[in-house]
Amino acid sequence: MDISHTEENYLKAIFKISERDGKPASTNAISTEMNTSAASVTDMVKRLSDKALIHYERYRGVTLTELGEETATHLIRKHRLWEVFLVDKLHFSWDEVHEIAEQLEHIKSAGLVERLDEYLGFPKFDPHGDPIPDADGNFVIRKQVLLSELKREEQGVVVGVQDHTTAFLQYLDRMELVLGTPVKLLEYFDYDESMRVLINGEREQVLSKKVCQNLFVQKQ
Amino acid sequence: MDISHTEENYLKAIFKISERDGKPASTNAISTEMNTSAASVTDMVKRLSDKALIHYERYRGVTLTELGEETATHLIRKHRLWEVFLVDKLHFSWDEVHEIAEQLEHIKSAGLVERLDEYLGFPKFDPHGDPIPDADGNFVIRKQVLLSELKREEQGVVVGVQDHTTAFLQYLDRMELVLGTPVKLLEYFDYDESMRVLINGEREQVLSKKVCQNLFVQKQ
DNA sequence: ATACATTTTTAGACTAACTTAAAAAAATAT
DNA sequence: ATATTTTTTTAAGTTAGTCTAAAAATGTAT
Ligand SMILES: [Mn+2]
Ligand SMILES: [Mn+2]
Ligand SMILES: [Mn+2]
Ligand SMILES: [Mn+2]
Repeated sequence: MDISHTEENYLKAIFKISERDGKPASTNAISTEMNTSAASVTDMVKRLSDKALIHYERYRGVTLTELGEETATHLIRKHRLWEVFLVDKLHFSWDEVHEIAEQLEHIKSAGLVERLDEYLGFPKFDPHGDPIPDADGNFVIRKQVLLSELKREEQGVVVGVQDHTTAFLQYLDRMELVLGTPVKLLEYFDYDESMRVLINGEREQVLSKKVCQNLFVQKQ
Repeated sequence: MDISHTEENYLKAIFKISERDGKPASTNAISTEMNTSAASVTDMVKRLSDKALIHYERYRGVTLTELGEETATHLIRKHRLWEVFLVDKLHFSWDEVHEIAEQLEHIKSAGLVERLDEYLGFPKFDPHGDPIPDADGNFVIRKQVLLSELKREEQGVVVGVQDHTTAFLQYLDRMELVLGTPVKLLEYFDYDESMRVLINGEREQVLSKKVCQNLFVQKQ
C-alpha cells in the first residue's frame, strides 16, 4: 500500500497546519493550504484515514497518526535536503528552490536521501533557516525570536524566515538581510510599529512591522 | 498545454521504438514497452495526437512530430544527466540508477537541467555509455560495434551496453568489463558462437554469444 | 431557544489513465 | 479467393482526484 504524490502533499499540509495552530487541522484550513475545494478535502481525508495515515472524525478535523507523521517528516527532510542541494551545489538563489523541491521531495528510492544527506555534509538547516529532520524524524530546535520581539539595544543574528514567499526573500536579498547577518534594534516607532535597526554593524535601516514579524533572529 | 508524467513516458517509449525499429511504433510495440494494454495505448495515442505530439492514423502506427521528438529528446537528456549525477556524485552503482532517473527526468524547472549539466562538467555520455543530447537535442554519434562483430585479433574498448538490465550490468561488474576496459578477440567458437577474449590485456575469458551481442566496443 | 451564519459533508458529475471483452480491420496462409 | 490469425480499435467500466451545488451539522448571537 503505497502513498501517492497527492496524498503526500496532503500529509505535509496537515502537519504544517497542526503545528502552526496547535490543534487538529480543519477541512477548511486544509482546503486553503492545498488550494482545493472543501469537498475534495473531505474526500481525500477519508482515503488517508482508510490508509491509517490520519485520525478523522466527521466535523472534528484531522490529526496525523504516527505513520502519517513519520511520512510527513520524511517528506520535509527530503524537501529541505534538496533545497540545500539546489542552493549549495547548483547555485540557485533561496527564492527559486521551493517549487523544484516540492517536486523532488516525491522521488522514491531506498538510499537516495541518505546519500544526498551525506553528500551535502549532513546539513542541519535548509537555505531558509528551517531545521532538517534527521533520518529518525528528529528536528533541531533553535532558540529564536521574531525580530519584532527584540528590545531596544538588543542584538541578534538572522536565522530564518516565517514568510517564504519570493517577494519577501528577494526583499531580504535587496536589504542584505541574509541568514547570518547581525542586527541590532536601535529604535521602535509606536506609530506604525516599525523599527530602526543596525544591519551588519554598519548600516542603519528602518524596517516595517510586516518585515519584523516575518524574520527570525537568534539573540546574542 | 502541459504534458503529464504519463504522456512523457509514452513519448520516450515511442522515440525508443521508432529508433530501434526504424519505422512507426505500433500499438502493440508501445503496449509492450509501457506494460499496459493495447486498448490503453490507443486511448493515449489519441490524446498525444490531439496535443500535436505525434502523427497518428488508425491502424498505421505512430511517429513523433517535431514537438514530440524535442520533448522526448529533452527527457532523455534529463534522464541521462541525472544518472551521471547519481553515479558520479552520490556514488550509486550503474545498475541502481535507472529507476531513480526514471522519476527525476520528470522534474519541471526552467534552469535545472542546464545547471545540472554545468555542475557535472557537461558530460557527453551517461554511466551506461549512452550519449547525452545537448540542449538543442543533438546526440554525439560514436563509431561503435558489438563485441560479437569483432574479427580475430581485433582490439576494442568497452564503451556501452545494449542490454540495460541489472542482471547484465552486475555480470559485467563481476567480469570487470566496465566502460573503458580494453578487450581483444582471441578465438571464436562456431559451436555456440561464444568467444575467448583478452580482458584488460591481462586476463583471458570465454564470453557467451548473449554477452557479446549486448556489449558495445569501439575498435582500436 | 430560536434564528442566522459558518463549516463540513453528501450527491452527482468530470477527466486522466487504466482495465477486459467484443468488434473490426489488416495481415497471412491455404 | 477465402479462411484463419493477428493486430488494433471500440465499448463499457474502474479508480484517483477534482469540481459545483445542495443538504446537514455545528457554532454564534440575540
Ligand atoms: Mn510536493
Ligand atoms: Mn525551505
Ligand atoms: Mn519516467
Ligand atoms: Mn542510462
